[in-house]
Amino acid sequence: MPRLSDITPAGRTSDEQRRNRTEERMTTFHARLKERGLKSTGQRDDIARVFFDMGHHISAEELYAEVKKINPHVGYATIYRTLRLLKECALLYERHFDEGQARYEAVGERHHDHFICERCGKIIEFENEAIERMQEIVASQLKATLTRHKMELYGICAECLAEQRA
Amino acid sequence: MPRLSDITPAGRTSDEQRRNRTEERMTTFHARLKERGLKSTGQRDDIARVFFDMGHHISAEELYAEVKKINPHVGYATIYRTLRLLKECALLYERHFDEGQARYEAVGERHHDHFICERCGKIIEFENEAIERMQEIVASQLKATLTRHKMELYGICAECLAEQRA
DNA sequence: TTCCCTGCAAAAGTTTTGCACTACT
DNA sequence: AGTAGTGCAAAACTTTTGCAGGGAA
Repeated sequence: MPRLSDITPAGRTSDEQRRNRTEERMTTFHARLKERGLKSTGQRDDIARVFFDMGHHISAEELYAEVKKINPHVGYATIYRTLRLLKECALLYERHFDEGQARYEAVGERHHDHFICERCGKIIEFENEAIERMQEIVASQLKATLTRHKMELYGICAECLAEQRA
Repeated sequence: MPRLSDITPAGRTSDEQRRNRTEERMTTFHARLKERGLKSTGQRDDIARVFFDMGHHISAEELYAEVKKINPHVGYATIYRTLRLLKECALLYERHFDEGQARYEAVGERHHDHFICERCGKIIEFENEAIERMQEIVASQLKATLTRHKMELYGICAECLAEQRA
């Protein structure tokens, strides 16, 4: 039986699973657009599909570069406008780690928090149920409702530590 | 006996205590400058003193406005340069909540985390020992060393909830 | 007297917006 | 056809930097 404090490194999924999930999300995206009387367009689809497929912690700049490969005609403005749209459709989270630029992550991953290596910049995801529960308790003691939370650990990752000792 | 999950709202200190602490910090600041062969100047003192005295979660803009009242001659560049200097002297933390601009906080407060009200923008500080401990455990399971961490809860605060029900 | 520090203005980096044109529905 | 969406360029906003002059040690 896992102990309370056990962490679960967020698991890798197979390529096929990932593609399926991307398509699910695209369907949801189209539905949300329709609900709001907004249009599906080639650019929105390209951007959203690349975003859903690329993985987490993407910056606008990285997304732009990747979308350009598929559709070189797309402008930065459309990237940002589509990111905002996805946020309004509750399909992405915007995160600000300790850097200048925002990073984006698809909603509907299992909840996880982040460890950010200060040496190599790697972002490791982990889950810890006990912390999740504790956060709910804190919110209830503040008599506040909790809509979301964020926990980030900063430090030096195992690999960088090993390298340092070598 | 307090339960593990008990939170401690970060306490208020009296004006006198605050002023004393500001002066302590100014002394430390001067010492750190001297160590590094850097100079104390009127602007640095004005900025640092206002910063230490103002409280937490200050943006560069707010600090600039406040310093201007005392010393209207100070430029934005000096604000930023002094903030960077205070950071290098390990006297301030830079934080990025979910906004565009950075916010700054003096080092040496008791450690606390933040609840941010999504309605009124208020930032409530709290402490929770159990969460702190849990974070150490997570880090050790990742075989990583932890230098700092950040936990933020987002939601609607008690006051806003009350107002909403009224 | 020597450098460090400062203010100003310009630059840099990220994100948003105005506008004329395009293309969904 | 009508309206929302797009690309481009310019603007906005936050933060950094170059440079010439000023001030602490």
